[in-house]
Amino acid sequence: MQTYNLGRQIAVVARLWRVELDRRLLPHNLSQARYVLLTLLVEASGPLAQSDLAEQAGIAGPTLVRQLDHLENAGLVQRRDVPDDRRVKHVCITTAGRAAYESAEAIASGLRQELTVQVGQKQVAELQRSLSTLLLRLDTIRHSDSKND
Amino acid sequence: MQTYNLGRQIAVVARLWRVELDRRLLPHNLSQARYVLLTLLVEASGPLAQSDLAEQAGIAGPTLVRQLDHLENAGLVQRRDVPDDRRVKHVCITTAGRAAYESAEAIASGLRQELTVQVGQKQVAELQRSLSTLLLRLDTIRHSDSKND
DNA sequence: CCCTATCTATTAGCAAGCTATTTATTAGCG
DNA sequence: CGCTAATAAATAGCTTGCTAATAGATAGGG
Repeated sequence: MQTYNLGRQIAVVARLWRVELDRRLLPHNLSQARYVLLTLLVEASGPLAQSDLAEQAGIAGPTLVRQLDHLENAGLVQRRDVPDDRRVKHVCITTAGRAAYESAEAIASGLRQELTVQVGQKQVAELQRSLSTLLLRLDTIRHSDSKND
Repeated sequence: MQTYNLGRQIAVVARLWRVELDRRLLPHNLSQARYVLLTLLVEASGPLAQSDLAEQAGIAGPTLVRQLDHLENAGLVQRRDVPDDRRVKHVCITTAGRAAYESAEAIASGLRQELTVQVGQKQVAELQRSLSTLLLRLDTIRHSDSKND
C-alpha cells in the first residue's frame, strides 16, 4: 500500500506548480509551456527542427505547432525553411525571445527555490533520480505499446 | 543548478503517466480523472458534498461539475439534494460505480507497480515524502497569494 | 524510374484543467 | 426583521495537453 496515491500525488503537484508559475508569468505575457520552449532554444547548441524541439519538450507535435504560432506571433521565435529538406522547419529564437527568456528564468528559478527550500538539496537530487527512473519506464512502456498495437 | 529542471521533470512524468493510464482505462469508458473521483467516493466514510470532493481531488469546482455530469450520465454516481442546506449536493457512488472502481483500481495499481518496480520501496517512500512537502508549500503559497491580492 | 513507405508539419476536434461570472441559498450583523 | 456577506453549484470561455487525419516531400525497393 506504500505506493498508494503516487500517481495522484505527482499529478496534483505538477498541476499546482504550473498554475502558480503561470500566474507569475502572466504579467510578462508568458506561460510555463512557452517558457520551457524558450529555455530549450536558448540551451540548444544549434537550430532545432520542430520535431526535435517537441521531443525535447516532451510534448506532441500538434501541441508544439500551436505554441510556436503564439511565440512567432509575439516575435520571440522564427520558423525557417531548411533548403536540404523541405519538410523540415528550423526554430530560431530572436533577440526579443532571449530577453523574454531572461525574465521568465528569473521568475521560474525563484519559484523553484521557494518550493524546494524545505526539501533539502540531497532529497531534491534523490527526487530527480527517482523521477528519471519513472520517466525511463514510461518511455519504454509507451514505445513498446505502439509497436504491439 | 541542482534543482534545474525539477518543474519540467515533474510535469512530464505526470503527463506521460496520465496518458498511459487513460489509454488503459479507455476500453472501460473511464479516465484517470474519473477513476480518482471514484476512488475518493469509495474511500469516503460518508457522503461528500461536491466542494469537499473537489478539494480532496485537488481540482477546481467547475472541473468537478463536468466530470460528475459524465459519471452521473454513465450511472456510476448520483447527486442528491441535501434538505438541511439546499445549496449543497451530496455525491453518492452507485453499485455500478463500485464495480467500475474495482476494474479501474486493478488497472491503475498494475501500472503503478510496473512503473515503481525499478525505483524501490524506500525510494518511493522518500519520493512521496518530498512530494508532500512540495504540496504543502504550494498550498501555502497559493493561499497567501489570494489574500494579498 | 516510379510507386509505395515514411517522415514533417499542419489542421480539426476532444479532454480536462483553470478563472470569472451567475444564480440560489444561507449566515450574520445592525 | 432585513440587508449584506459569504457559500455552493453551475455556466461560459480560455489554455494546453492529446489523437486522428491531411498535405507535401523524401527515401528506398522492384
